[in-house]
Amino acid sequence: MTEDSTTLDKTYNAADVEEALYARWEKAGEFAAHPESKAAPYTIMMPPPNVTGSLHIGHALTFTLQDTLIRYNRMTGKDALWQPGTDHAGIATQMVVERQLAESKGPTRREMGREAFLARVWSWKEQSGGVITHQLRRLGASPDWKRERFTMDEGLSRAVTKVFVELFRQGLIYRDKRLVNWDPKLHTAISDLEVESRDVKGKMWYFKYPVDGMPDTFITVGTTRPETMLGDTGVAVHPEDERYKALVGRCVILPLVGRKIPIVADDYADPEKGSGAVKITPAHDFNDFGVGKRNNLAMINVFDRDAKLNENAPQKFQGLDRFKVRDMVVAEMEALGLLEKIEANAMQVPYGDRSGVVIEPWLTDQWYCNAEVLAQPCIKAVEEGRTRFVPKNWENTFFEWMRNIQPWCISRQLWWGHQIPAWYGPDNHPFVASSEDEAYADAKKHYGKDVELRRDEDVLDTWFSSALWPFSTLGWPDKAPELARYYPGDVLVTGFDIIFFWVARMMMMGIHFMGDVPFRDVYIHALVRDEKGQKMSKSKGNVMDPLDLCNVYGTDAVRFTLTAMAAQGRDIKLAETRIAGYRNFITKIWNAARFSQMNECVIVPGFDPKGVKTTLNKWIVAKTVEAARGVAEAIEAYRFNDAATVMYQFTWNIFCDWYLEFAKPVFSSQAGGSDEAAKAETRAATAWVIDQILIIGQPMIPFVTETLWEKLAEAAKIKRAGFLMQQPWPKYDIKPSPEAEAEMDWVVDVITKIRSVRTEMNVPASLQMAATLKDASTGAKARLVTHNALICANARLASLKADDAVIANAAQVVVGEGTVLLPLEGVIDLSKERERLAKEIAKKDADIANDDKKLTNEGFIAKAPPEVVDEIRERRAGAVDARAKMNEALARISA
RNA sequence: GGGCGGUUAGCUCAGCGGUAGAGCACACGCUUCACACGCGUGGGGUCGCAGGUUCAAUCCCUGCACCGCCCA
Repeated sequence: MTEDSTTLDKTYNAADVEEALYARWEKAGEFAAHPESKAAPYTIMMPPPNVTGSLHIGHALTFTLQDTLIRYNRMTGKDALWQPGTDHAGIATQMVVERQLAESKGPTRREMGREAFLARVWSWKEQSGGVITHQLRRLGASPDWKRERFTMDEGLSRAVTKVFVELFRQGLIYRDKRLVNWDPKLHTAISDLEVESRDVKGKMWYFKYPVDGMPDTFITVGTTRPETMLGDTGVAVHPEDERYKALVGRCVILPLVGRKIPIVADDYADPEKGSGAVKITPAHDFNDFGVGKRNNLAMINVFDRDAKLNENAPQKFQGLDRFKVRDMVVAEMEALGLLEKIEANAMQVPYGDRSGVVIEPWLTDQWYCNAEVLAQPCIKAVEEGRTRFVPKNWENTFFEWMRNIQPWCISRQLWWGHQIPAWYGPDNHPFVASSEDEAYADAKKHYGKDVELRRDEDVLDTWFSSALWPFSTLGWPDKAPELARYYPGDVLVTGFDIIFFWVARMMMMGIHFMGDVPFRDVYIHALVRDEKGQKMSKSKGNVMDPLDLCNVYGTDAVRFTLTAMAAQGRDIKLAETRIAGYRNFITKIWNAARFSQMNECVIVPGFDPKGVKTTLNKWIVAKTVEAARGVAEAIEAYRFNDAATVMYQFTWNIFCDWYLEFAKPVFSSQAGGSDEAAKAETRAATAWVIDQILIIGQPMIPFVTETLWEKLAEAAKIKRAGFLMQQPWPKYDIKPSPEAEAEMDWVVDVITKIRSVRTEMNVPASLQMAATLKDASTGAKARLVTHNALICANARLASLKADDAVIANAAQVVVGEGTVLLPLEGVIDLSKERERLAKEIAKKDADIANDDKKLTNEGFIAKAPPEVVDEIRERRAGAVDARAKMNEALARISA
């Protein structure tokens, strides 16, 4: 189509360039950090996605923002390290592989045995582990891939062992028997954070327990979980409850079981609720556990790991599922006449966030981390501002959780993960050590002889290893130079949903082992929802695949949309129309470049924007400087939406809509004279501004900008010094130009007003008339001369000359310092023009009255800042002047 | 129950003490020599409700209503 192979096509085709361009960046080492350099470091630790996961829209948001920060800081001359990697994601990954085994009717993991199963998981990791990192590349993310880490890498695993051993020796990790959240499907303990409570319409059953030694006397207890009664070891009443005072100290006979259990007084019983008496099952309820401990009640565990009834329950229930037993217990109690009533009861039921089954509080031995101790210096660090949350309100959420933190259960009954470095002797005495040899040595010392040791089968919570991410990836515990250089990081970018899971724990481990916070800023971004504000989920069918969107609209459009919508403190409701809108913006940039190319706007080596002569060019240079500064300030303040807005408005609404339109008459002017100099300068300035747009846009929209950077140079036969992404962020030594701005504002105002009147008076677009400027001030006359071609071209006039003569059939446009008369013989309807002017005058009247209200208010004059008063006085004067001109204009056409 | 956030144009959202903004959508007009993924012009808002502070409130304070999220 094009005559010249270097001429740009009409539209930008993202799909044609993105992958190849990315590969070239990566191959050229553009993403690499340079620990040997003298530049100040800038570090972002990438939150490691699940190794077997795939990219969702939330990833697209978080990685776009991080990439924008990294690319921007790289351009400002910092030695930027964006540390990438993936997480082994213990439960999630193990579940996937187990599901595969089940689907292929293969052996279960227990049938396979630990070694074979782990080999299987590793091979799955090898096979699918590259998916997400490949997808990150499609998104344009620019981390230092050569430094990619995996949480189960040798080095990172060593870090895990060292941390575990040290914390154990410091007494901050310990083994304890207490209730855990047990997942009966996955057969593992999970932490509080992995439990989600769901609202459920349940029931409250009221059972009558016969009091021992008092025939026909019963005590009624309410329960939402009848099956747990088989493990009851007490009944609690409030110490002040008169109804039951006499019964405290006696026992009840537990129906169906026959066990004699005591009635105890405990504050936990709420006299206002139900009967005021509660059954106590210490082995299966977190509250009851506390009551049981306080009152020395027995702890009877009646469930097995599948949450089926075990040998501690009466024989007929053994081996049956908890929910089956629930029905049986209720039926039997009813048959015995011990079921008093059933009420509907709204309640919350705990579910495992991975398995989706009801979680069972279960009494087991687990490893715990004393989070309370580790949390204290983190709280202090945030209080003192050594780590800063952006937006700040998340600090409250952080404090709230950290100040009420519970022991962190860190052991998981899984195989995929870091196996706990603990070995047990014959008497179950634990030996925690860095290696098996060390454990054996310790054991020999302890027992005075060689003994057989058994390694703890369990692995650590996935978040235990990710908590070390900010330093384990840098080489810790070895003394790597990177540690000193890149720790602490500058900012951590993440969603609020993992403040507790991850942010808080990185702070605990970072402060404890590195002696300093792991990052200075924590930028918490929004969650991406669908356009109706609903969470995206596969079951709802409303997920948007970021890569599909990239394929349709181009990666830059997707990135720019997410950036533009990333306002602080608000969730993002993403509508596809927005992406299409920003795709159009990308095309607009493309076409601006195409226009400049067609008009032979070529970068002039040594072009100095400070030295431009024409008002037009002074103006656009000043505007460009302003835009670049605006983008930089916004990115540095994490106001990504502002950065996008500045970029968008400058490029489209200033550069394309006005400057390029103004440049057209300059480019098409006849050869010869001073015009030739102006033409050359405008060409050079246009090329320069486009370059600046590419530079400041690069962090947000790297593909189209880099592509244009190359293509423009190629067409102009210019050699660029390297990729756009390594260009220095511009530092202009250019002052604002208020005179040029005022002058161009006037030109814009004149054009806009003439266009407006033309449309309102239904003047055909093709009609070009010879207009005059009546009562023009000296300044206006000068401007008219300078910008005559621009005004005529853009307002579609044949000519515009200063002339005080009255024209009979004219539309009259009041502008600053004059009135434009548009002769419209045969086109204009004078009555309509009178109406129009009257309306404008009325508008001015209203404005002036509004200002007068203020200016006649003594309080306002006395108390408002003088500059505000002056501003309103000036505004009023301007309006009065304009109104006078309008009145004159109206008088001229009123017979 | 506790905490946090939201309520601004038809939709999605900025703004957060000095006469209300954007994108999309809508209406009208444009084959204006980069772009119809475009150009121009326009309509559309008592800034959730009620009080208070202030010369001045969409913006600050109090209360209420509704919506959402987190934690019990």
